[in-house]
Amino acid sequence: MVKRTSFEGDSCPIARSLEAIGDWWSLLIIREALFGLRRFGEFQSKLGMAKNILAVRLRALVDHGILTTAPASDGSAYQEYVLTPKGRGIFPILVALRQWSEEFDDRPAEITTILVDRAKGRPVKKLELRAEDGRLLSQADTTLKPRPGRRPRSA
Amino acid sequence: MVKRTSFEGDSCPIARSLEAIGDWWSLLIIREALFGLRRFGEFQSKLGMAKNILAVRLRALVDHGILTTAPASDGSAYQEYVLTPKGRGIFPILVALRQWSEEFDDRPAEITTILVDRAKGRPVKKLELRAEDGRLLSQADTTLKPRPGRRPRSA
DNA sequence: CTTGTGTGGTTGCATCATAAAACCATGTGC
DNA sequence: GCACATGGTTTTATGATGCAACCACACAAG
Repeated sequence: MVKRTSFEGDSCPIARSLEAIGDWWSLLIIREALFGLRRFGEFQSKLGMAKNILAVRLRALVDHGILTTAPASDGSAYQEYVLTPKGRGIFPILVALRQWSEEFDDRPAEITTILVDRAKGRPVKKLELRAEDGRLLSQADTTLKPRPGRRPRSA
Repeated sequence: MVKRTSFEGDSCPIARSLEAIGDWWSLLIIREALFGLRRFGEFQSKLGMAKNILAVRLRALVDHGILTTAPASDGSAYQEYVLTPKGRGIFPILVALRQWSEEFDDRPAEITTILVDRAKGRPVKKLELRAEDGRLLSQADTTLKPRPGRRPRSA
């Protein structure tokens, strides 16, 4: 097979998430959906992408349980695409991508928006990874461990 | 052009980061690099990917300033690929992807590792997004604002 | 009811990216 | 110098992407 190497059976959770949202358009579709876009035409005109690709992506996102098709909402007989909880759970990934760009992009001047706390209108802080006891962790403070609860039995 | 739509000039920071690391393999290469892999052959055997693709990806990551080629390290005359600060800054993105899989994957039993705090060996907490004053923020508590400091002048 | 228009797609190609395998250029051990 | 490992490049086949054209349906006007 010459296929695009599926990570579906991979044990690495990063590979598993890439399987669902690891392509060029999916994250941008989800980004727009978090902004409130719901209709096929809205996505198509906002993102400027080919309609066939959009159709394929939307179907894939629905299959992965990230979007759901809702029958209507404003009377018109067309359907809409709305995020599931699983889809809304992608928000931190988008924030992480955004903050990485903000911090390391070569031409930061081209970034035209900032993510702010709605109540105060002030920029948000960087994502924080903490230990159970609240200590702030960097990559060097972490390790991977095998998951407990794996049954060593053969049957 | 029918090319793979570059997001290089896009003003959205998410699109800009996808431009650099938005493909199937790059994030997995970086994941292994964070684990300490450095050599071409190490990446190739660990990830099981075609060597030509790996060569293209490594070059692209070097071009984007995510990896650097270091002349040597253990005496052998071959070169190594090491993460730059920009590359190490991708860590939160990987954590976000991992936590999303852990929370929403359909077959969580297939995930075999957990990310733990090295000092205590206990699982880390979920990534937290906070306001300047420390309030924990969810997606609904945030908004995008136009970036200040944009010069409205024509010259 | 027929015509027109907008929405929401599908179908055909042309082109690009990806994958596997073969090949090659160097370095390294003996 | 010879065999072998390392680190790639080239070749070729196939899947993915992109654009444009086409189609189906809803809805509204004439």
